[in-house]
Amino acid sequence: MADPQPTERELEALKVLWQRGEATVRDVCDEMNSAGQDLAYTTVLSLLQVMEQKGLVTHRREGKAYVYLPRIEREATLGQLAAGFLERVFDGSLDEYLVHALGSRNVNKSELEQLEAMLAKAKRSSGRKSQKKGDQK
Amino acid sequence: MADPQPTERELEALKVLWQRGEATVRDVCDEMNSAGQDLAYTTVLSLLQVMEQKGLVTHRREGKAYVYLPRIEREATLGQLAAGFLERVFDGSLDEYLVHALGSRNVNKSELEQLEAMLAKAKRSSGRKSQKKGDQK
DNA sequence: TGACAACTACTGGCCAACCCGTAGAATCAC
DNA sequence: GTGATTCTACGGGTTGGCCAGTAGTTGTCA
Repeated sequence: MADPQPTERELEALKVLWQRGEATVRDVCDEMNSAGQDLAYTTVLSLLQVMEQKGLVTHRREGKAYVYLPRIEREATLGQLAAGFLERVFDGSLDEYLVHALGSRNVNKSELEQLEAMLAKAKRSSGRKSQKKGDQK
Repeated sequence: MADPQPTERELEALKVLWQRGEATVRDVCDEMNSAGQDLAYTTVLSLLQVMEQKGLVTHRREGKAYVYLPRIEREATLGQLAAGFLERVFDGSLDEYLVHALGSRNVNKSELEQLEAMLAKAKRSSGRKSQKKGDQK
């Protein structure tokens, strides 16, 4: 019963919840629709109900309406999605992943510098970790 | 009629074709099954037929069997997949993309250095390009 | 209290992806 | 030719994701 990954639509709803902490169906619906979509209210409700069944969100009653909260963490979820994609598409090859990400659109210099800084940081922390143990969980 | 992206299964078949240049249904089937799956021959055949309808592959007759060839390029396809994923999941934020990719599994030092080299190269070429024009196709 | 507005529960439809079996055609071995 | 083998064509079934309407519930307000 490996925690089910959210589908694309579900991820959009989750983004709203992550950003606001919690939100009513109405909130989620409005936000998603203001982002270019046009979903019926009941559609979003259904979506959230399914998500609850999957364990992705919870809800609590407030007045007559439900307030939904995310039950999974943003960072962990995005990490798992990235890892899965990396594995499925690039067979786990990080450099292929990066080269196609870079090639996929124009990247400006400051962005590149930010990426470099990130790598440097990862390098330092990885160096520290692998000093005593070659592996990590 | 924006070129349809391959599904996950289709991508697996494409990987076989990209690697071998061309392959019979039997080849693709065997290769996919040796990679941990267990698909019936006719399943793979159906898959390839659907893919042909989508324009992802072509075939030519050879004896009584069909030999399938990829019709889309590996690099372009992977690039589009990466771009789509980047957009859908990370709203186009390259650094979020990278940080989650790095965090998704253990990365050793030499790998990091390779990534750095890649970034440096991208930086040089981007610098050259954006010197005259801020944009590119 | 009664009407109305907003909400939730339930159900069904649609479609793409996926999987495979059966029937028939082509080929090969003898 | 005849039988066995291997292939393709075709059709069907299943599942999950997505979308939304209808019915019923709850709260509000005059």
